[in-house]
Amino acid sequence: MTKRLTILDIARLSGVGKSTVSRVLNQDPNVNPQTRDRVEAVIREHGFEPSKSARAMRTNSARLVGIIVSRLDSASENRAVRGMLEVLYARGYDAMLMESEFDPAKVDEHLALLARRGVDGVILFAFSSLELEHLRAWQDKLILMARDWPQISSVCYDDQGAIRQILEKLYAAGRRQIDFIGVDQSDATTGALRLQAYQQFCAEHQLPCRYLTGSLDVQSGYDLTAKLLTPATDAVVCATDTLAMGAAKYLQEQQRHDVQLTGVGNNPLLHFLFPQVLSVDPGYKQAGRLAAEQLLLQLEQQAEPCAQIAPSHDL
Amino acid sequence: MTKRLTILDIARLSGVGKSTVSRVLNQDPNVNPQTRDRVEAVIREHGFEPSKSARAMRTNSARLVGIIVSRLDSASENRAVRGMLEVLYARGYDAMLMESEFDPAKVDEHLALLARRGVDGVILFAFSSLELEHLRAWQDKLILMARDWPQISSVCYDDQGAIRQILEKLYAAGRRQIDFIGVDQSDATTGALRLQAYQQFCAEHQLPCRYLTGSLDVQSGYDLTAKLLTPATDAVVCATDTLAMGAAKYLQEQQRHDVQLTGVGNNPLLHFLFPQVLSVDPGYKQAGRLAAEQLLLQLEQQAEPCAQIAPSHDL
DNA sequence: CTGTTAGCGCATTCAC
DNA sequence: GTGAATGCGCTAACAG
Repeated sequence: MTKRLTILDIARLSGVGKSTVSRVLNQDPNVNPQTRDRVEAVIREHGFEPSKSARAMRTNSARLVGIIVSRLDSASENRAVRGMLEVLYARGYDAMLMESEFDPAKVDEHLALLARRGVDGVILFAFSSLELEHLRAWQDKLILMARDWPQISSVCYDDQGAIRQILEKLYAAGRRQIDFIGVDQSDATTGALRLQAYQQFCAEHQLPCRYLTGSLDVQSGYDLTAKLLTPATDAVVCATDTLAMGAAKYLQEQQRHDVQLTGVGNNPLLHFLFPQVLSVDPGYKQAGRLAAEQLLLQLEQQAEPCAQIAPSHDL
Repeated sequence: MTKRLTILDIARLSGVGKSTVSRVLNQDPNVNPQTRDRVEAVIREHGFEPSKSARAMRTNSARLVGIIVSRLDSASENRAVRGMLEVLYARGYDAMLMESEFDPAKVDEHLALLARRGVDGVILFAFSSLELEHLRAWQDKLILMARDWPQISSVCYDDQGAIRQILEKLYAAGRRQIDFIGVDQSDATTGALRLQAYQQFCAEHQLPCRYLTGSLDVQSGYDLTAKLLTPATDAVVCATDTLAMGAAKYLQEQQRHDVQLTGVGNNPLLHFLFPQVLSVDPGYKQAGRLAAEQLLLQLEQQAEPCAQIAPSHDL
């Protein structure tokens, strides 16, 4: 790797002007098939890769989008990210993946960095302590995951649908004392929405409504279940698979095989360890795809910003 | 966000030439403190962010390094990545995170993409089916994680040390029939090295040597344990925490509370679900830091390429 | 269909 | 200590 080749080198090597090489690179139809073949041959032969920096500078678009997840090892966000990458790559965009670790300050740092890199847009996974106010600057080039906010496009999972689907199954199976373990309502979607779906279902079906909320780690699932469970409980619905993992451990210790446990996420590990736990996928991957598509639409001015997308998942 | 400001705008706004602004940006000491202050004020006031693309093009260095992990949700690689980011960010580099999903073809795609982006270097987490031969092109700008290869710098975890440490504890606790669950030896480090450490310890201490290897998912841990376990077994050493998770499930089902199980990785989830399992951290995060440091050293020509680093972990 | 030209935003000479 | 000029590799007019 002595000195990277440039478009000019390729031009000389194939006996054409650099704009022709540029045209070949950009799939411009106005190129003689013969010359195109020749140029492409030279490009392959020398393994030439056009410089994105130069292109970015010229076109004022880096063909890059930032994705800020809360945690890289979150199973659910991971699925969404895979969906995003699928569509981004397909459309010729690259992604810069970053981790906020639920820290608003890190989000700001990352956004600044992404700005310097000249990203075309950003997809941000929301979390409760996130200050959404000063995201205004990004407005039409930002998609918020799992949280609605005025003026900003967002994609939410089908929180309510997932919970409802689970509850219907439990109800059909004859369960009548169904408790709920959730996360604090400061979390608008995973917290408030899923709890709300539970409460609503209970009201509709005249079921007793018993629940507790806390943080979203396994320990919390364990602790809350320990607090909430009664001898009469015949099902425990958890807002996430992580909580369900903790709850499962408690139920196992207590030998409460009579209690049907459920989660949200279709986490493979949960399924392996506790196969009896019922879990649904609220369409994480699909949500990721939608988010990326919406972002690209906005960037290409085909769509107004500020769509609030809440896909309903297919069973 | 109308039109991004440029260095020239800042120059005009603060009544200086653009080269002075550039000097301020690059901490050039040859700048009158007064002017510096003035320029910096204007920069802050307008939230100006210099364009990385332009800078990259001019300096022929994007201050960017690619990191290709096998899976984003791998707990161990995650820890290493955090270590890398720590040093990269501190030195003013950004990172582009990508996922190979154990697919050599994806690695090639990602490398091509990184080349176009003009990355300064790449850190690549190795896996068994990876074809290392054509990595030669990257040679001195590449660090390989968890695998040695001639001519290429690498950072390995302390595979043998971790296994040995575990075995010493078990031995000290009076365990004498210690079985081993590993991964195929096609995996040079997690596979071959860890098994080898086990075999060596057995030989040294005249212990029976019983082991099986397979893939590195939980199911494999479960299956292999089922095959390997005998009534006489009093400990099972697993090459990774993932395997240990599967093994733990089997032991639990069989009520084999007499068997001491161990893993490698210090995975928090494993510790929560099966607190009795003993696990050590082979220094993932530290390995990540070392990898990043070595890469930067090479990039800045301070060090020859091809260092083979194998840190020993501190208890 | 193709070559020539002119910048994109910045760092880096070289004058002053 | 500072400003003016040059070019990094590329795309997008504009001519031919």
